[in-house]
Amino acid sequence: MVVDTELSDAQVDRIFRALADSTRRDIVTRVLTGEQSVTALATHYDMSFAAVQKHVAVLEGAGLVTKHPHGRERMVRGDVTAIRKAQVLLERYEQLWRSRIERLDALLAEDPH
Amino acid sequence: MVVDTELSDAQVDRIFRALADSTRRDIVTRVLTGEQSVTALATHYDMSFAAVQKHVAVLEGAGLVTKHPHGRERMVRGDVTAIRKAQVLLERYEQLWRSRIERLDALLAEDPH
DNA sequence: GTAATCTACAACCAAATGGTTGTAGATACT
DNA sequence: AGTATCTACAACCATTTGGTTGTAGATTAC
Repeated sequence: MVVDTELSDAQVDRIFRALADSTRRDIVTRVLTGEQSVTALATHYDMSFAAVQKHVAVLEGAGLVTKHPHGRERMVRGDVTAIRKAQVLLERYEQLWRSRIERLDALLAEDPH
Repeated sequence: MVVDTELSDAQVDRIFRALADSTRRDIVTRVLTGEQSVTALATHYDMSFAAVQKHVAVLEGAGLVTKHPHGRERMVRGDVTAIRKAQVLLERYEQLWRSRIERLDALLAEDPH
């Protein structure tokens, strides 16, 4: 499966920033399993409804969730696309690290003292 | 290879937060390829040495880099461990998403209208 | 129609973030 | 010895973040 890796710095910032909060990560886990209204989500946390609303907005801005109107409710649904993009970035870092290790190994192999 | 997945919320917060800044991500890419002194890193960015120093400190707090004294310099080296931990988390989210899709597929299969 | 529920959004506040400058300690150079 | 370089760290400042309360609009329930 091909993943679009053309991401602006600002977009990547938003994705990682959104994931840098345990409440938001918990919301992501919940809505990836099944969509939930904002009020339903809010019952799980020891904070105001408005605070949860803001967390959902941050996740939405990062593309980690989408909102779908259903009557007076707004159903929040997890979207795995942004998560994939973050994964691609991390794999790229891992690859850089591997290439360094390989170069170090090569150096040690060609110049044993 | 086994990766320790026992991460405190605060630790995960720090990892993602550290990655939520393009300057810091750029520092990570540089030091994963080969270690560099803080001053050497600072030459690449349009900000004060102290600012770069702070960014390195954030990365260090997240476990993404380590510092090694070498004379009067502090060599900054990339550490892929924290990156792996972040990957494990993202893979977990992806798995949740897959299970939802499977359940949806099962529902559609058993109840065709 | 009225009341209850869900959401949106503004205004406000404390704390954290990302930058600055300045000062001082270690180490290296001549 | 004296100077230049690299780092650490404090103090300060503007902006963002993560929370609050309060008000108002839309939809549902009775």
